[in-house]
Amino acid sequence: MGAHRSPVSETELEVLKALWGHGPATVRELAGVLREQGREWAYTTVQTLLNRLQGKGYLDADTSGVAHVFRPAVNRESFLRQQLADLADTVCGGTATPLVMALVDGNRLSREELAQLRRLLDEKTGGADSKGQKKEGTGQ
Amino acid sequence: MGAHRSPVSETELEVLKALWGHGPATVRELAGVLREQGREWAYTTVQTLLNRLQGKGYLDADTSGVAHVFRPAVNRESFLRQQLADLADTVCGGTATPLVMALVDGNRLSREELAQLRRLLDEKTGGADSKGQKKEGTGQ
DNA sequence: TGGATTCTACTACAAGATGTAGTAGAAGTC
DNA sequence: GACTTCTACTACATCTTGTAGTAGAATCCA
Repeated sequence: MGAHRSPVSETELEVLKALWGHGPATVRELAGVLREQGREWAYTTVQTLLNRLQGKGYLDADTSGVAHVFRPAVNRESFLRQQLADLADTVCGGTATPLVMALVDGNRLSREELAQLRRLLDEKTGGADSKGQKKEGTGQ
Repeated sequence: MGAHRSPVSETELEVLKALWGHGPATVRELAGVLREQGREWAYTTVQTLLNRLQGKGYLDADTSGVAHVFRPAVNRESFLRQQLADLADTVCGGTATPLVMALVDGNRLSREELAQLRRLLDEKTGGADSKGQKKEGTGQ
């Protein structure tokens, strides 16, 4: 578990986010998207960033055509989970509880979000506390 | 508001954790603690790490005596909150909900932890939904 | 078919972060 | 006054990051 990918730098994350938002894209397409967001990077800069991300395992590339098409190998949720697992590992020895507690207890959630969380919790625990249907998820 | 401190490197984090675990300590003391944990660092290495941590704002130092006594300026919880806020900012545009959802939905919590979370939630929302005496936390 | 365009693969390179100390000189100890 | 301890500085190789440039293969258009 925790086949940790290398960390993503800030610029790399921007590219990754652009890909999440736009879907699979070539270097040129993505450069365009980024340009619209105010990132006036040279074509080759975007290319480098994409290659690095791929090297780190965050992207897959379809190289069958001339222009390679890059696609996220992790979606935002897995990415988040990975980062959280990282945090849990490095700071809390692997336990996730402190993280949730910190989030909930830190007043980061609105009343509505708390309600939503409660609903999710209800689902998870199957109503109130019954049903041991907890599949031991070892998500990648 | 995220008065963001510089990032902590891996070795720095080890030192910080040692301090959390041991409490205020001088360079020599901490070097001892770390040595017991298998970190055979030179005295001055520990010193450098402590100074860097202090420079980054994670430590306070009592310099009144000859040997400075270092103490965490942030406890594990604040540190965690800061890291989580960071994650929320960089990945989710500042919202924390996705993080909680990822944690809860990612099956990272045991049944017991879920129960604990529910209790915390009950506290937060004051039973079920009443009692508006919860300071509408907009806290960072 | 040959020039223009586009792409990828490599290479570059300065600045800053990291890991890991060494040394000089002040202070305190016996 | 010789040792021991500490802090302040300095050092320095490696890696990471940001930001491209170039050469040469492929493709397209007239």
